Amino acid sequence: MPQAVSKVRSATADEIRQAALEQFAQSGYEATTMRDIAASVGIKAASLYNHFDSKEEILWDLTRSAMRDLDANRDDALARLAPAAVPRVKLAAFVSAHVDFHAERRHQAVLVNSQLGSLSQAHHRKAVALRDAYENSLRTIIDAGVASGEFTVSDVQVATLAILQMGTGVSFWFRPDGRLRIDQVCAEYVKLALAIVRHEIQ
Amino acid sequence: MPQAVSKVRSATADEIRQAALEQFAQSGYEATTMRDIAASVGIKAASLYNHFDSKEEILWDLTRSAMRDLDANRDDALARLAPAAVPRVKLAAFVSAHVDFHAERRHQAVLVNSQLGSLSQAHHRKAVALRDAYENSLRTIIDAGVASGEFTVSDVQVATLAILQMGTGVSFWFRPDGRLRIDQVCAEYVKLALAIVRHEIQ
DNA sequence: GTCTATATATCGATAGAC
DNA sequence: GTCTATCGATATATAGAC
Repeated sequence: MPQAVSKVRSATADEIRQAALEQFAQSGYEATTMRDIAASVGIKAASLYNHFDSKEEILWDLTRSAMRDLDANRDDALARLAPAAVPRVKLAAFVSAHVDFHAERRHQAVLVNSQLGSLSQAHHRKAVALRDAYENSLRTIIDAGVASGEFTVSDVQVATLAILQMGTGVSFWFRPDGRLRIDQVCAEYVKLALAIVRHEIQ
Repeated sequence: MPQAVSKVRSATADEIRQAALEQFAQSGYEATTMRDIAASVGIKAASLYNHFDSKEEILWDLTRSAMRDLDANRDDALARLAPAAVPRVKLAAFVSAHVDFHAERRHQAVLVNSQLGSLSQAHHRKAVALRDAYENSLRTIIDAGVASGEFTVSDVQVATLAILQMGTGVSFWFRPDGRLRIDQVCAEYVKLALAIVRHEIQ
């Protein structure tokens, strides 16, 4: 196995990523300073530039990783299904994975859902393309359910966005010590998604 | 009628509000400078301080107004109903008003949904209280529908947040020149909300 | 109520010693 | 790879002339 090509695979770089992720998600990119990030890691701001070329590069590194993780999370969930799984099963797996990610990895989720506007123009375009592809993968499932007569949806695009956005919202209120466990939250949202596509339950 | 008490009711102050609202919503509070706002109005940054004491005061003014408008928008919609309207009718009116606001006044909506964290601690607390009250007013409607047997909801809190958040999301994608008119979007979301509370349609 | 000028602070980023 | 020192730009906000 070839060694990682970049300096950014050091242990310190990972500490920087973790600190930056938490603060970007909590306070926002613009309100977070390089000095803030450095202090969390226990170094000075100038030392950050031994690991990343700029503040924006840290944001892009985190954003790209988060979106790749989100894709991988969905792919894993769908890959566990039988190849011929019906749309109802695929939709349930997608929504459960989506909600689980937004509850379990809320810093990454919040970053992707509120800090894309701070990226450079070039990076912003790439991020939006990834987001559109993710949205499309859900729409494809709903389309299949409509085509098979399993789902009844008056507007596929609105249903797609509604299901995604209600799940995305979980990252803003879920707390591990709250009333509902993650698996209960996922199960609730699966029910709501199936209701939205008018899948007759039971 | 007594005259408005504050200097902040001048025409220039209103221009400042409009410019700040657009830029805070589009670029974020931290990324927007007083020079940016002033330039939009056609004055210098120092002149802004003849109308507002600080940048944060502008944000709070806009936030408070937006949340009051959101409340008034809901109150107007509910007041138009018969006093004895059933929960289904109240829910439909709430969701329609909620979505209409988030489509029609997207700058205000985006501000309330993404810039509260930039408020001072005292103002942030007040904003969160207003947001909680708004959320509660929807939960009360759903509770009534569950109590009357009209709705079937396995978790009222999750259903409340899901309905609010999918409607809130409209402010991020709706465009006046898009495929769907506002009234069509509202009608779609009313259907989705009724499906979520398992109200049997037709 | 607007302006110019400026105070004061802090930002991202760099230079160079160790 | 870390540090101290600092650069140059820019932030919010104020002072005072007009």
